[in-house]
Parts: sequence; C-alpha cells; structure tokens
Amino acid sequence: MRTGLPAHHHQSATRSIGARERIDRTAYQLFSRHGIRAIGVDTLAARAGVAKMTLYRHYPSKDELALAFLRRREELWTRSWLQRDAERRGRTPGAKLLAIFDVFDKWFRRSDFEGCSFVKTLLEHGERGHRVRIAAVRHIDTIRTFVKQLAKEACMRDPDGFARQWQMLMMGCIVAAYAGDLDAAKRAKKAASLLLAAGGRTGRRK
Amino acid sequence: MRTGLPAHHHQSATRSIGARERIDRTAYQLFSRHGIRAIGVDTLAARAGVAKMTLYRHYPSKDELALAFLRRREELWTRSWLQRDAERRGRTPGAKLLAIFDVFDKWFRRSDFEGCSFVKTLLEHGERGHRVRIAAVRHIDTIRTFVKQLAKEACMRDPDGFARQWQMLMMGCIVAAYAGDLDAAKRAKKAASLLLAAGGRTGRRK
DNA sequence: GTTGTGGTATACAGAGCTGTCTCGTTGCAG
DNA sequence: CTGCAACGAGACAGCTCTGTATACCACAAC
Repeated sequence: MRTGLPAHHHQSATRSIGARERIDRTAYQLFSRHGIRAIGVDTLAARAGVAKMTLYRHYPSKDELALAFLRRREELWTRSWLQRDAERRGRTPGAKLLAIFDVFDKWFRRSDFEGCSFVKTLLEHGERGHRVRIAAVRHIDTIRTFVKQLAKEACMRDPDGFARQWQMLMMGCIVAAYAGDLDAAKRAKKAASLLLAAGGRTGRRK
Repeated sequence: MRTGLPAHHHQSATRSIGARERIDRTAYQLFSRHGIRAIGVDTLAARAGVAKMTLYRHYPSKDELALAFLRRREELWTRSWLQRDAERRGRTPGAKLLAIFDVFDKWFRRSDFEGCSFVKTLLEHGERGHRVRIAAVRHIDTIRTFVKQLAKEACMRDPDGFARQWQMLMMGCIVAAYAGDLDAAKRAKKAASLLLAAGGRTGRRK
C-alpha cells in the first residue's frame, strides 16, 4: 500500500538515490547549458541513462523537474560557488562585494560558460503567473538578499537600493559576456567600485 | 518564369504590401511580446489573417521571418523610439545619455512592457553559430554604437569602454524591471550618473 | 517461494511544430 | 477576354513534445 513505514521509507529512499541523482545531475547539466525549453524529457532521460517512466515517477511533471533544477542551481551556483568564493576572496564587506566580479571574470572565461540560469528561465517563461517564472524571480531575489546583507555590513545607507543597483551590474555584465564581451566583468567591477565609493550618498536622495 | 521584369517587380511589390505588412506587424506584436520560440507559424498566420502559404511565400523559413522581426525591432524600437526620444529629451550628450533611463522609466510602467527582444532572442537561441543569435548580437552592438557616439560627443576617454559599461546598466535594469522592479530605471540612472561624472578617468586605467 | 518495489523498455495518445502541396479564387494588366 | 500573379483554405508529411499505460525484470524482505 501507500502507508510507507519509516523504515521502508528510508530503505527505498536509499535505493532510489541512484536514479534520482542521475536525473538531477543530468537535468542540471542540460538545463543550465541549453535552457529548460530546449531540452525534452526524452533527451534528458536518455542522457541520464534512465527510463522516462522512472523520471516521471520521481517528478510528476517537467515543471516540477524545472523547479528542482532551479533549487539545485541555487545550491550549487549561488551558494556553494558565487557566495562562497566571493566571501573567501574579500576581507571587508566591500571587498567581498567587488570580489563577485572577480569570480565572474573567471566564469566568463570558462569554455562552458552558460549564462545565468535564473535570468534565462525568467525570459523563457513569459507567462506572468507561471510557477517556474515565479521561482526564477525568487532565486534572483535570493542573490540580491546576499548582496544586501553585505551592503548592510558595509554600513550603506539604503542597502536595498544599493543591492538592486549592484545586481543590475551583475546581470548586465553576464548578458554582455553572453553577447561576447569577455572583459565584461572587469568593466563592471570598475563601474561597481564607483557605486561602492559613492557609499550611501546615492541611495536616499529623492 | 523566374525572370521578373523590373516593371512587374515594382507592381507586384506594391500589390503584396497588404499581406506582407500584416505579417510583419503581427510578427512584431507576437514575437516582441512572447518571444520567437513561443509563437508558431500557424498561430502567427492565423492572427495575421493570412494563409500559411502566403507567409512562406514572403519568408522562406521562420528563421528568415525572425531576422526580419529583429530588423523591424531595430527600426521601431531602437531608432524611432529609444534613440529618437533620448536625443529629444537631452540637450548635451551627457543629458541625452541619462535621458535613456527616463525613456526606460516610462517604458517599464507600460502594462505591455515586454523586455528587450534582442536579449530575449540572444538567450533563446543558445547555439553559438545560429544566424538569429548572431543577428541579435549585432542589433545589441548597434545600440552600443549609439551610446558610444554620444560618449564621443561628450569627450569621454575610452568611449567604447564607457559605452559597454553604460549598456550593462541598460540591460541590467531591463532585466530587473522584467523581474518586477518598477523603479529599476530610476536606480540605474543614479548609478549611471556616477559613471558619467567619473568621466574618462574610469576607462584607460590598466 | 511469494510479494512488493524500484527500474527498464516500449508503445502510444494527443498536441504542436515547421514546411509542403494542391486547388480554388480574386483582381489587375495587357 | 486572357493570362498571370498574389492570395486563401485546408490537407498533409514528418518530426518533437509532454505525459501515460503496459508488460517485464531484478532484488530484497518476509
């Protein structure tokens, strides 16, 4: 039946890790590289070495899989990579903020540079109320929350406004890099340092 | 035959304006609103009140239609709207540059704000060598050329570097607005004014 | 062994996609 | 009037997409 005793649950969960992890990993690779719309479930299942039915047993729809992908992207890209590396590189909050663009600079030069999955997903799903679109916006908000926190630590006036400006530079330079400008991060960092130097004076002026 | 005398050519061109214009206008509406991938040729032909065969007689493939759309977008959006309005609003080159964000501010508040078709198309077509992607990049370059020209008139050092930074703010704030920040243009303008005030000093420093 | 469970393989439905083909109609030019 | 070019309507081919249904296999628990 569907009761699922805790013991059984644990066992079955342990057993199913193999297939599920392969699905998640493959979804991450393909979705981040080519976008969600561009990859069909057949392709994904084949590349994961998994039957399509197995995929649909773990995720009831492709949208659900897309949401799981975005969560994984936040885990691996936002937190474990961008946030971690930026905080490791900089000592002061201001230095950590600027270090974001150093991390980006290395990213843009990777041969497998794939752009920002959250922005890509946001633009891909145009319908206003779509769950995947909403999730993408939320993940973008998460990144800004991180920036805002550093802005607070740097004692900025209006950390929210500052974070929004900072994120515009982040997203703008990612798009510029995607359009071919390999030095986008360096240029953005220069512009960002102006923002940083202007401190709180930019924010609350009506 | 396929000879097509000049006289006939002119006449037939005149005659075909009706259908072709309806196709172009409808493609502009639907592609700019929903993206190219999201609109099928059946939908487009139906909405244009045109037979599908008529569409394929004017454009041999959907890609060709997409390229025509991007050209029209440059004509209507880049030149006749953004460029025109920005130059009308500002007197000095610097004021014209800043006016871009005033124009954006009004744009973001329109209920039918649709985002930047060039960026959307760029992210939609991931394949590196695709003609549509290349065209999108070229149209983005065109916008930057306009900014660069104003930067030159404003006697900036390194107008190219300045224009690239400026465009990052432009694209970044469009994405931010697309993600829901209605004040994105105002915030970007503040950041941009810092860039402008910093003048050439930002550019050529190695 | 029996039973349940996760996984595989495959076929399938129903829709949408691009692009083609045919035939009929309209309307203008010579 | 004749002929031709543009257009309309619709069927169709061939593919891909999401999602489902069915039958089979391997293995572990009892």
